Amino acid sequence: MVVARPLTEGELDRVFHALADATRRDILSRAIHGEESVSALSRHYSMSLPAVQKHVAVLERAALVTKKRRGREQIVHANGSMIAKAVALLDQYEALWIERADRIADVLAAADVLAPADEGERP
Amino acid sequence: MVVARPLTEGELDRVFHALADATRRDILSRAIHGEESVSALSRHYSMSLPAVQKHVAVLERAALVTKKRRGREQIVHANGSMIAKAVALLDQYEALWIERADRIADVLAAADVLAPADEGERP
DNA sequence: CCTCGCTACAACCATACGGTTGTAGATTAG
DNA sequence: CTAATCTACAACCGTATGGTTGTAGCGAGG
Repeated sequence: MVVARPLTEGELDRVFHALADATRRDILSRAIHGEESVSALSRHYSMSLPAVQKHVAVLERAALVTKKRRGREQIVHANGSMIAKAVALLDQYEALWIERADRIADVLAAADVLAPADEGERP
Repeated sequence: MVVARPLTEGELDRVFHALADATRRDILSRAIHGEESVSALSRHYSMSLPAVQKHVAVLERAALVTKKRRGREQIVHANGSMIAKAVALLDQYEALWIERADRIADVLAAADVLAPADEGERP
């Protein structure tokens, strides 16, 4: 399995910033399920079309989404690989956390076993 | 295994916004690896201590991190469960994407089977 | 052609963000 | 007690964000 190039800091900034808004997450979700035009998307929300355009642009800058012309419409497509990369990063955080939790558990278990009188730190 | 309560929209906003900054991601990473005080953290970055305090506060509002007093220091701890929940959401997006990709692949495969004329792939 | 619908883009506004400095409250060290 | 350290919080500043309205460019249809 080919390991995807990890995201740069700037790309991560853009991806997480794009995800930090409920409207944009909803747009992403709709883009995943089916393909809608920008104006079709805008009809789902109680805000102006340009506002939705901007949200789509934010998702596009984060490469979570791409636009493709179809006639006079601009269809919004989701980009699964970018989502996968964000997942990969968060998985790393989680893995580190779990590893650390295990390490601490080990230390505590060892301390419990060794646990004689005092608390000596070995050089 | 108990399934954790999914995050509310507001919580997601805060989590992803917190992750949308390289400094905060670094602080989170350090909090996962070991436990450092706020001022200790601030020494890693070329910005003032109050700036780092604010970053920690953002992580804290997102519940990615908690602070616990130890003497006159405020130690920053990572909160693994919150990271896990963010992972869960992104996994959902990814799963939906993969499912949809499979569905499309099925449709295309069916079209291929129905297309009698030429280029037949034998099952 | 002309018109209509979808899109794009600029200008503007209020608010939030990320940083700074400065002041003040706790807590440990001496 | 005094001094030093860590923290908290307020005020301020420049810039970015998220929304609006208005204008203009394309593409399809009559």
